Formats: sequence, structure tokens, C-alpha cells
Amino acid sequence: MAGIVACAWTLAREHGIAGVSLHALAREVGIRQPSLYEYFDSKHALYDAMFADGNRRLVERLDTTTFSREPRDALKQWLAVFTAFAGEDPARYQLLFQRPIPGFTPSRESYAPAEEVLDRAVTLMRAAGVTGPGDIDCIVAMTAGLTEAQLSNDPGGNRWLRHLDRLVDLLVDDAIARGGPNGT
Amino acid sequence: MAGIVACAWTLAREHGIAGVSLHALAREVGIRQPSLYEYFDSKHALYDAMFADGNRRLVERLDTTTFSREPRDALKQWLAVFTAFAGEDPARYQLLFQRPIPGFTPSRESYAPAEEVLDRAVTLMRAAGVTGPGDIDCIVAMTAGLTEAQLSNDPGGNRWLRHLDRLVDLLVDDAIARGGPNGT
DNA sequence: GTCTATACTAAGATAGAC
DNA sequence: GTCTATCTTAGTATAGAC
Repeated sequence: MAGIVACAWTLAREHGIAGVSLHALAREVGIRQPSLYEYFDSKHALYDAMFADGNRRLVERLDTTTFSREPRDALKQWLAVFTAFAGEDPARYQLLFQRPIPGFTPSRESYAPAEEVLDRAVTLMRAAGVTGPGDIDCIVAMTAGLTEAQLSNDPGGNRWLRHLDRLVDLLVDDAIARGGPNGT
Repeated sequence: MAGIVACAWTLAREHGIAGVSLHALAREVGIRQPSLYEYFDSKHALYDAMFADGNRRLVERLDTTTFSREPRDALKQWLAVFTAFAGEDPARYQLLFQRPIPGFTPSRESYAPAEEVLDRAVTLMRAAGVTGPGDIDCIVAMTAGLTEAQLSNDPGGNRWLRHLDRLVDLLVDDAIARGGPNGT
């Protein structure tokens, strides 16, 4: 079961997340395609397991990081973990943070660790003085913009991501200057 | 031919860009599926025509805009045209600015108007005092981040895009402060 | 230029034996 | 739990008549 999901990730890295076929997956695992239905009721169920697995791994990664007690540094560390995680496996990033499979929506259970991830980021932003929902949106979207530009145009490089910390400082300073305890 | 492409856009809006099938397209046009091969050698050729068409429309849109003589305002106007164009048709945005079709790369000819679009943006950024390639990358990526967050999570709304002008000011001011005539 | 007919490929899913 | 065999659907593409 865990082995099957691992094989599925291998195929996703090779052929893209949408390019994972059950025939190829079975071949990779070393069983016949119908046997997969012992483990997953449908292809969407497979994607759901992958989604949960990916998010769990990100949570683990965050768990094993010791964050600075200086809130803004901690936020930057969180973002560094996040972008490193994204860079390791663009296909995984796609499944977790974009909507690449028409008709697939993660189940409630699988979605739980994903919310956990976001919650931690929000907590760090608040601690760093970014409390307005609009300001949080901006940091999230800006990070996604840099990350996606990096993955699409220069995977493995840092032409875009090298600006992340600087832009964070810019947005955080601005949020604090404009907001104080609240903001838009 | 232009009518076929128009029908293809209609289908793309309904079923996503990857969900356009030649059978459905032929039905929409009112001919039989094999007849499409009189117009396009392959499905990729159809996507290529759509790609060129979309970019041409964006160029037109920019052509019919009168830009402020104040460079920063002009840049904001450009971005407003761009995001409005994106918001009108998320499927079109996907085809033009993401890589949603595995194996499809636009031909040189179709790519030309796309470069035109980007060039104009860069010109406006330079006029506004943003001359470092890194600073240009940041504004482009930040705009894409807000636009994609808006399209994926709240199409038609403005939860993310309402921050665009403010963030542009932030990034432009910072680029000028750090760079003067050059910058990273 | 449009048609009918069909080839080809690939995918997800099910039935039923072992 | 795994297999063989098969179903079903859906897509791109081609051949050849009109």
C-alpha cells in the first residue's frame, strides 16, 4: 500500500501527475492492473492517497525543523522548507497545491494535513506581525508566484526564489506599517 | 477556420483546455470530426492556432488602451488589462501562460505575439524605474501569483487582485531605492 | 471540403476462477 | 490477494468515396 503510493510518485515524477496510469503503475509495482483495485476503489482514490501522503511528508518536514524564536526568521524558515519541498518534486507540488486532475477533489480526511500546513504558516505570519487576512493572502500568493515561476522555467535553479526573503521583508514591513494589530 | 478556433474556445471554457476533444469540436462547428483535418494537421496544431489567437487578442487589447504618460500608472494600467484579460477566460489564461498540455509547445510563429506582450510590459517597467532583471522577475511572478490565486480560488472576484496596485508600488519603490539605474 | 467507415491506442473498470 | 479475460468508453488519426 505505502509501496504502491511510492511507485505512483516515481511515475508522477517521470510522466507528470496526470500521466500516471494504472497499467503503468501495476507494472512498476510488479502486479497486474486489476489487482490495484484491492488497494484503491478508483483512480481518484489513488490520487487521494497520494495527496494525503504528500501533505503528511510536508508536515513531517516542518516537524523536524527547529524554528528560530525570532518570528520573522521563523517565517522565512517555514517558507524555505516549503520551497525546498516544492523544488524536490514539481509533480508533487502540482498535486498538492494546484488542481491538475479534472474532477479530483481531496477527501476531508486527506485534506486535514493540508490545513495543518497552512495553519502553521498563518500562525508564523501572525507572530511576525502580519495579522490582516489580506496581508496573509499577499504573502501566500507571492510565494506561490515565485515558486511556480521557478518550477516551470528553471527547476532546480534559484533565479526567482532567491528574492523570496527580500520580498517577505518588504511585505511584512509594509503590513506592520499599515496595520499594527489589524489591517486589510 | 477562425470560426473553428472560436468554437474551440467555447469548449475550452466549458470543459477546460485539456478537455477539448476533436469530436466535440466538430459537433460544435457542425461538421464531422475527420473534416477538422482539412484545417489542422493534428490536435497540437489546433492548440497552436488557439495559442496564437489568444495572444493576438491580448495584443489588440493593449493596442486599444491609451496609457497614462506617468510611467508607473501606465504599468498599473498594463497589469489591469492583463488581469482583466485573464479573468475573462481562465482556460485561455492557462493555455497562454501555463503549460497545461503535455507535449505541446507553441511554434515560433505563434510565439511571436506572446513575446510582444512581454516586451511591452518590460518596457513599461523600465520606464517606471524598474531596470534590474531580478526586479522585473519579481513583479512578473508576483502578478502571476495573485492572478492564479484569484482564478483558482475565487474566479470573478477580487480578493487577491485588489492588492495588485499596492504591491506594485511596494516593489517598484523598492527596486528604485535599491537600484537606481541598475539593480539585481 | 465533407462525408462514412474504420483503425488504432489507451485508459479505467468489472467478472469470475484460483 | 492475485490472476486472466473482457468490457466499455473515448480519444486521435487515416482511407477512400462523393
